[in-house]
Amino acid sequence: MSNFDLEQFLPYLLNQAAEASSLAFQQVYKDRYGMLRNEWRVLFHLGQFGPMTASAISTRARLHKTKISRAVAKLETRRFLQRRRDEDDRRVEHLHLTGAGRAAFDDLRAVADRYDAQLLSGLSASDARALKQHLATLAAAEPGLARM
Amino acid sequence: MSNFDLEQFLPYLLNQAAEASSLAFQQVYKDRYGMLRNEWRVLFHLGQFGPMTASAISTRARLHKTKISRAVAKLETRRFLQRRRDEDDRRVEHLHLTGAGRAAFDDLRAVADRYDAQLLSGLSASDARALKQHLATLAAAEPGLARM
DNA sequence: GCGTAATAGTTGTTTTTGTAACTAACAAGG
DNA sequence: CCTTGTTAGTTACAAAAACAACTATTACGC
Repeated sequence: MSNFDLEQFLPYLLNQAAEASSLAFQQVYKDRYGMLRNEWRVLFHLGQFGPMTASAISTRARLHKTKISRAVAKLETRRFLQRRRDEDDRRVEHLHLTGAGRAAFDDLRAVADRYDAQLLSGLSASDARALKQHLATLAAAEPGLARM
Repeated sequence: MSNFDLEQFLPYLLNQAAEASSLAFQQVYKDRYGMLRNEWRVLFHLGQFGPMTASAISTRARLHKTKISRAVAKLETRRFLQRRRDEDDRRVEHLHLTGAGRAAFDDLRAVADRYDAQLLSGLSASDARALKQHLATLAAAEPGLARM
């Protein structure tokens, strides 16, 4: 007999925590800017790392290129970003935020910053650091589960 | 100027960790039993908590009832569970695993158990406990973000 | 009882996602 | 140059999720 507990199973716990903690923030970017999850993510990548290509975002965010493509298209029609074709390699487009995009990013980043603090308010600074460190490790790991 | 970092934003980190850690396990229940996420969740609830109603699963798993309904329908056609109409309240149906359902659960539970151990192999027992405790707290919290 | 509301669960319709196939541009070997 | 392969990004179609409307049954107020 195993003492396995679904609600202590890490992937399950992570999903529950991720969903619960995403809800309130989602409300904000959806209500204020009509954005979806992938759009917000692209916006934040451009806001934080400056102009980059769709591929670069794809790699960094671990998002499939079709998701990026659609998110970029929507952000473009809403005038949050613009594309600039690379002159040397004409397959590539560099994406950069417009004024409106930057404004939305600044607004949402401030919300995210406060929200993050709120979520961690029950933890000591060192506990919070440790938690994020563990999560980053899990996020970075190539899963792979050896023949189970 | 804020020192906000997207990759340190808790909801983002949680999502990245959840997705990465779910991948390998998803491969198993998909490949072996053709199940989707909601189906293994329902299977695990019935396996772990015994017969229960769709509503009870909905509440406990925080899954919308339409997701439960469709997952149950699929698990039923694949003979992993059966329904039993409640005699006192004929709206209610009690769901219970069949032999095949129990077997699938036992198999997947064993995989999950080993996988969980593998995911946590880099942490001390007390760190692992603390991590799960924090995640459970986050998962349980009613988000709510006060006017940001 | 009778009308209204609430609960259990399903079904239909619209969005969003996933997967694969596609175009276009560059790179490398001969 | 020309074939073959690779990379950047889009588009088309199938699968799944979200959301709203629906049926059936029970509970409640009067």
